[in-house]
Amino acid sequence: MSGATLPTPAFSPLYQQIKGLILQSLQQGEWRPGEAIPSEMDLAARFRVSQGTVRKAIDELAAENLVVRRQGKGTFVATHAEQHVQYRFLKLLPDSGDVREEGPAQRRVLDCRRGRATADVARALALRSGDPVIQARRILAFAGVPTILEDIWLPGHAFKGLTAEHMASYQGPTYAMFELEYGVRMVRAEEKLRAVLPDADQAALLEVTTATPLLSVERIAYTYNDVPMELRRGLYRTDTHHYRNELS
Amino acid sequence: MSGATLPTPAFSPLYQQIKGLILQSLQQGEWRPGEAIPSEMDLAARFRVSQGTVRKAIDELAAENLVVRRQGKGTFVATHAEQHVQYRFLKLLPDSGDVREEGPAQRRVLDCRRGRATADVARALALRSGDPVIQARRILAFAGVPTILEDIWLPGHAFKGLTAEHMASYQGPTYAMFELEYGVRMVRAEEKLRAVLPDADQAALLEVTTATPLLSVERIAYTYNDVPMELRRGLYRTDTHHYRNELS
DNA sequence: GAGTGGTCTAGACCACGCG
DNA sequence: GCGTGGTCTAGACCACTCA
Repeated sequence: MSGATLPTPAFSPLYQQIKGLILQSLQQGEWRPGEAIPSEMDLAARFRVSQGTVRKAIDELAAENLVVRRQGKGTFVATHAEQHVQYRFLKLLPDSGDVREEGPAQRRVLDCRRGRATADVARALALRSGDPVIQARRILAFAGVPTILEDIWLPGHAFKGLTAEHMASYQGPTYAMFELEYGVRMVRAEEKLRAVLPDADQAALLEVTTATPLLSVERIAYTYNDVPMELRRGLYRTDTHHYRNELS
Repeated sequence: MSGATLPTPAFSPLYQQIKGLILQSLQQGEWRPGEAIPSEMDLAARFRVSQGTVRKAIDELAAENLVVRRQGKGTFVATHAEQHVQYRFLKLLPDSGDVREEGPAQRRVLDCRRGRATADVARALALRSGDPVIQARRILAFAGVPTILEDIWLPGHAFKGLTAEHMASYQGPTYAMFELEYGVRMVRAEEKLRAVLPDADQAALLEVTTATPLLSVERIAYTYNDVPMELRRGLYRTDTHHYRNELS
């Protein structure tokens, strides 16, 4: 517009700005997870734009799984609880393909303690070495067979007071508890996969030998604005399960 | 439309029907990979609908990576060749994260022969046991280090005359060659990952011991209409590389 | 039947690429 | 300057949900 000589005029479409405003409201908790956000018409009036512009903004939020549209009912803040798909971020499936067969996972929390971030944990969580973190270790079993061993690191400042009892008692996805108890909503994640051999401890916990290859899954989960809020190192047994991925 | 008493009236929005028609043209090769498809206005005129309806149809095709939009230039049929991202389906990255550092993969084709589908290969490719297939084996090396060992199965009827020389001589992604030489466009894929130990042959080819855990990646690649056209079993070394995945 | 998201249209204008 | 895709609007109508 101004004819400035800047290399990037930073043109931003209206709907992107609206999307930003809605995102801000989501982030500030104006609407709780699972609740409906205002109708498209209401939002259009609030932001003084047409319904179509709001629609396009919400379309993108829905594509990013931040929000869920339900025709005839409204648009709802996405939640890890009571979502059709339990364990949204877990891609390990039984080889049979039928998740119902094996039923829900049995969880056993082995440990949950306060500590200080090591260099690599600090890097993953965008903290400084020595910052307080909470570390937990647990096992997930399917049909009685221990299948996943997970070590979890959380920034201490955001999860004050988290205890093993907390993690053990809550039914449903851990990420749902994070939403309810700490107001932390995991929005996306990145995983790095490797094939590894377990050490003696890990092997014992998963009831395999130290010669059994396991799938190592390092996950960093992010909340809004790409802020990392969890580091999770998982060891998956892949003798009866596999990690499934879709490419397009 | 007909007011039938079917349980599913099969209501289909106009833009979905338009999408189907465009898909059909893509499939029949009316526009070649890399070429531009007609402008939105042209397509709107051709199908007697508004530009907005065509736009929504193309939006979905673009979201599925079947087509690429370029503002000011047009909409182009997606191709595995000369795409910004080489190896669209390969998620293995060097731990450094910098793909340029290691340069392009060195490829060595070990084998390429005609054969008959075993039961499991037939199931994956929706063939019958004993149907003709082409089987190939090759190694990809990065910076001189053999890193990926792949066995590839292709339905014989669609890839007549494919030879080892073919596979070795072509520069660039194999999927690009499939497009150019056989008119087969891989559109999406599913992968199953496991941690395994190699047998003696595999270990020797990858220059590791039989005690080295490897990432097993079984991929089924599909062309249009979810028709499977390739089964690929890969063994990935994950000592210097990792499989990267994004979740949302 | 009222309210919500979903579709479809027509038209105006903007940003981009290229000759 | 023209043609392309990209944005924005306003309005009509459809499909779904629920009281």
